[in-house]
Amino acid sequence: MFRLSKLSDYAVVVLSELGRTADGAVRNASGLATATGIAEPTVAKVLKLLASGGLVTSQRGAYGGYRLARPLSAIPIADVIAAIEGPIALTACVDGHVGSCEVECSCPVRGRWDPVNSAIRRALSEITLADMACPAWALPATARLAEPVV
Amino acid sequence: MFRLSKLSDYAVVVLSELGRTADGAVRNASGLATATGIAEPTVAKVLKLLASGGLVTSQRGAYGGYRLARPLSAIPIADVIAAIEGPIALTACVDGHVGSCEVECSCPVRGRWDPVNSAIRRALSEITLADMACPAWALPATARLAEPVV
DNA sequence: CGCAATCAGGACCAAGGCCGTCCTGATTGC
DNA sequence: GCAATCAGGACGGCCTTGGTCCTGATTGCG
Repeated sequence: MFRLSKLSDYAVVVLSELGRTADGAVRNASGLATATGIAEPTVAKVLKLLASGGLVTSQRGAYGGYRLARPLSAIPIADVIAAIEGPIALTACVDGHVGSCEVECSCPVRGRWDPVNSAIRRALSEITLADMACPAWALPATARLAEPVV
Repeated sequence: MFRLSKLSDYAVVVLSELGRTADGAVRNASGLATATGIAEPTVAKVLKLLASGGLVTSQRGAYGGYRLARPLSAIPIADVIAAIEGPIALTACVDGHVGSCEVECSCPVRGRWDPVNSAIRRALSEITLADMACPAWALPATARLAEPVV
């Protein structure tokens, strides 16, 4: 099924919400949680991962919070996935664990996933968060919460 | 980590091995298992999935077996993944389960993963199993088993 | 200077999916 | 009729993931 982590999905939501913030202002975790409808501890976890990945910058202390390190149009989706899930690679054979593959000797595809990996990386690098934006986000968050877009 | 299923990895190995078979001949599951070094029940499972996906054709009964439905150069890696893991889609929101996302109403990215999904599908459709082939496979399987290519 | 708010980092547990195996039945050649 | 082989599904163990919580560090305010 090629499933993407749920955390990455949340990360896109949170980053998009952060993109709706005025320049220079910061948003704290609980505010972002209520704005997005995601549980607060989860939002906090996502924000920490994004901060350590350099996608957002944090301001500690009272009245602290987070802000985007770059505009949404400068954040390829590949960076988000890499920040949440680690390096983008399709198979377990390439993650540096030599010897972790028990059929290593006879595995004829050893290292042959590289072109596939790079193709995926390239595809994910060409799409930015701005490309995933939606015009409806110009509305205040409360309006979106009140009227489901089903 | 964007992890691909191990079964898909095995599928590529098995299909590549099948590609080394003379035209018209069939290979049974146990022979493919010894040639690839993968456990036989697992190979059988992979072959069944590939057969139902139309990538290999099966011959039942005594002296039966499997053969490729198309040459390796006509099998994009996307087909292999689709046969093993189902439709290629990154997020859980797009698999037709409306209502499965508990924050559906306020999820601003709803359906916005589509461009990402199609980009990945396109990337995976442009790489065939022949592109993942390795010259060393021209050697007999026993030679590869005897001399690890580490 | 003390306090409250906020982020940083990790530990922890439950749930679900995946992997590998096995069993039974259907089909085919000898 | 028998043996070989594929078809399809059931099942249990292991690992990853998701979500929560706790403790400590940092910063602004009164």
